Amino acid sequence: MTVPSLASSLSDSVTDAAASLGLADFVPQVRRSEHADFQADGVLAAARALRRRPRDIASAVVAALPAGDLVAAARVAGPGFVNLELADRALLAQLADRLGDSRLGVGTAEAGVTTVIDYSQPNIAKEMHVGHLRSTIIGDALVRILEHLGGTVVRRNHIGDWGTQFGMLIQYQLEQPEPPAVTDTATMRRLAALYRQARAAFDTDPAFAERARRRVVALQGGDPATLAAWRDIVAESTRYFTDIYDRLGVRLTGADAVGESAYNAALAGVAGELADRGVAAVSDGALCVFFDDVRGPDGEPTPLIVRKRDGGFGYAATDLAALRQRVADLHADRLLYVVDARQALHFRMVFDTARRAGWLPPAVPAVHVAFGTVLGPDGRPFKTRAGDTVRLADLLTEAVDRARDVVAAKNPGLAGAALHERARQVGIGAIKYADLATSRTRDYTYDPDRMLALTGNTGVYLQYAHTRIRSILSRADGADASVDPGTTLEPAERALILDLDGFADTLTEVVAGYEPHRLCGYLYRLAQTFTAFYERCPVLRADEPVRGNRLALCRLTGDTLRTGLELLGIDAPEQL
RNA sequence: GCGCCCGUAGCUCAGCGGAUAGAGCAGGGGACUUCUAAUCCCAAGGCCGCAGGUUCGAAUCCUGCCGGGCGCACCA
Repeated sequence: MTVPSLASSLSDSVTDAAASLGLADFVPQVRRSEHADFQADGVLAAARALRRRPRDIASAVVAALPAGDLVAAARVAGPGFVNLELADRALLAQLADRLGDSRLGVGTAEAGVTTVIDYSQPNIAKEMHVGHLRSTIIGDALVRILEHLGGTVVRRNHIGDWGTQFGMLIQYQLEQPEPPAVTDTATMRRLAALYRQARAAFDTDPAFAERARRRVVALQGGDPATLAAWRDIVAESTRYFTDIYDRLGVRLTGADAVGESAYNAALAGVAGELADRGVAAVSDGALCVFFDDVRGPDGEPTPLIVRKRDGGFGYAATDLAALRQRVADLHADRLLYVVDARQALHFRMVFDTARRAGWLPPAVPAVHVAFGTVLGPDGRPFKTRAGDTVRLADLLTEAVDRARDVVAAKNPGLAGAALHERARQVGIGAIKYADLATSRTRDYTYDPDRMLALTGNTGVYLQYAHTRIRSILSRADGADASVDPGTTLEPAERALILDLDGFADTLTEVVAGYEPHRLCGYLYRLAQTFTAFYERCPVLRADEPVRGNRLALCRLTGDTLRTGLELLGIDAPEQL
């Protein structure tokens, strides 16, 4: 059952007070304050319109606040701020309410909403790199959060499994057969090496380039032997991706992978409809969509090219076909694309084209959830085509290895499979948290030391806070964490309840901007607040009823941290 | 040339209309017979790129500069 946050209840109270005074234009903004539990802002803005003194209005609002158990004290401060102190009893009641709900009182705002989210998007026969990592991790977190809020989420892994590069790849493989590798990782390395060699041959050997081009025609024409070779390559790569996703603990499966090739049959129809509706027109032999404000360096309009001069289809056509299918067949109420920010113009053109074509109704938002480019140590973007990237598989291995060293040092009793599992949870958690914790639009420099750090504002800090709580609760030996609302709260306890109460509102903010880093910030703050409580307020040694209340605080904090971490895709083990 | 993103502590980043701008890391000083020190406390560290504007109030919104990154016709 949904538990309204204290902030929203206060907002209602202040709004009611303002309404009773006839201040209809006054929209209070209630937020946490360093001067009180909460402050209500907006009086100063309203004062001017009403031609009244701000402090007078604030005083009137304070006087008109509905009588109830919530507010213990309200006073005017500064030029016209309203400071609000809540009653301990109300805070404890809120704690009990959240604790009494299996979902911690979080509502289901996404119920009935279908989101189709496109993320990860690795390329067949290429190693995944840190850019794919970002898309995968951010996308996975958004999926989990939307689903937690009751939404229906359709995951789409738009794999790069089609295109002219497969001609050279297949041709090269046929000409230079190699024995199949034993493991998936080794297979992937073989394929990636094959890709680089094929590329080199294509660029330097005109005869090979010609054979490769003919192979593309054979592939597109459905030649059985060529198709079989293509399927083998796709299958090998897919096994590698699945292995990575399993190690990451990401909820992407083969069923979510709908590659570019899946839309081949629809491309001609897409082009035809665009032409029929006058959205696209032939220019210089290519079927193009033009935009008033998109021009190149020469001042000439830059089109979205749906069909190339040679009759082939580019990725614009594929994206349009996929979009149309997601709205028409999957009944998407919202489309998300977790893709590198460099694709911004492309998505703008695709969305605009789809709107014009009528495939994307006004009520269906399409959002490019852009993330910053991952830069190398030299400040340059990581190259994907040169093959000069950090292998994702190696990064994961290193993260787990480092975590294992730290875990083993701190917890010498751990060994074998248990140690490995703990190391995996910590190491993968470190990578995910590092990627999720900063705002996604910003570019960042790839730095394994920072990404894999295990001190400070990191995933392990949150995991550690969680284990301390679990330790207390297990030592409490099943004692009842029942809330006695009649006690007086310590400052550290009040701060903790106030932070805990912000969980649901934080999730709302995350969805509003598709910004998982806000959840990271919230959880880190919560863990810090808990640690302050932990330092100052003994739990097990306290007397009843304080002991029970503190156990309740521990329980709700632990549940909130665990839930929050899970929504980020990070495990919250019982012990480190 | 046009467009998008970004300039906040030495470094990496939060904060995106509210009161005195916050964390982490690095560096300095402290705290483990205690519910796990993967932690905590203290001190130090800032023309919030620059200049105008809007506002009672701007790191936050608008405009213009400066600096950096990225993108802009048949690769994805």
